[in-house]
Amino acid sequence: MSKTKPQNLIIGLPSTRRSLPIALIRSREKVMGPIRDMLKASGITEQQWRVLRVLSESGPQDMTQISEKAGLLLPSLSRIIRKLRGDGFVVSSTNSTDRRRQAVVITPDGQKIIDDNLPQAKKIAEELRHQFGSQRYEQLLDLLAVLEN
Amino acid sequence: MSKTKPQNLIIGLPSTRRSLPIALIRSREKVMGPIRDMLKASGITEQQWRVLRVLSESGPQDMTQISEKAGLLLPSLSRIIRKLRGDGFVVSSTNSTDRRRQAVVITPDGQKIIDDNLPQAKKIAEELRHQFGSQRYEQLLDLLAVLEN
DNA sequence: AGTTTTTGCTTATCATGTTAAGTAATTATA
DNA sequence: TATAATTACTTAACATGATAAGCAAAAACT
Repeated sequence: MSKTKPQNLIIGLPSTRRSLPIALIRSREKVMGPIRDMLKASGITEQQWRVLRVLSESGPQDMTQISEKAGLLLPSLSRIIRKLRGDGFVVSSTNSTDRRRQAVVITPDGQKIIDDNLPQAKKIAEELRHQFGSQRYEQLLDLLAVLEN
Repeated sequence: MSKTKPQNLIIGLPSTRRSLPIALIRSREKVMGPIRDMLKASGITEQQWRVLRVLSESGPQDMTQISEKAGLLLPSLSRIIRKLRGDGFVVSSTNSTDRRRQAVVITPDGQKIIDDNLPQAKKIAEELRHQFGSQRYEQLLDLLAVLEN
């Protein structure tokens, strides 16, 4: 009698309106929209932006490390790095002790993209955080962190 | 003095470890993994599964309605429906009063895929819910719902 | 009625997601 | 030390994501 919302447990699967996968997709769309708009001017995609940010933030990395931090699968990353290398935003050099590995480094041109967009990215992130509520924002991140394990 | 976790507010953008877009991607991956494994046997993708579920759940729909409920953009849906139609899992018929619209209907073959997989899908969903915690599960869905607006 | 605008889609193009297979370099094992 | 795993990727193939353009039908407007 203390039920405050429908549960959908007896009926079966949650309706698409209450589906976690779809909710995650929609949320991602909502969050990334403004960032994609911002990046359009620089001619890079959301994923390329994430890669550049990882490299700018954490310094030279090999492919596996980047893929983990940026949330990209290696085949996708492989293509993205090829593109970024072609555009002169990163350079790679094979590791001397393990020639399977390559250290990817951001170039000044790549860093310029970060520098040009970071202020606005900051503003967008803060805007979202404010609009959504700081408290809930942290709560959501915590819940998602739990889900990942 | 009551801070229990780092805030990242002064420094700037959240590190990739505390990034909402990446957290959403990772979570989706975690949630969809088992479902994708299940569907592999039927030879359909996660998105095709969502489309069939919408049609099975809510009956005949036109493209726009399906795209909203399944969280798919119209260009993607257009391809998916073409594929599902080719495989005999759905049929379309142009609306008589508005010939721009087409009503998409699930066929018995399509319904069979739903029937064959629904029990296991149910089990997977309940498993996740149990593992994650019913309370947190609902809380997460609520937060995501807020974020979507 | 004739024209413009809007709507409901489809097509095109490029980038990424996803799985499987391939490859060269390293490591472990017999 | 020769060989069998393992690792760190890359390539291939197909499906979807995302933006822009196209197109016919319907609605709005003059």
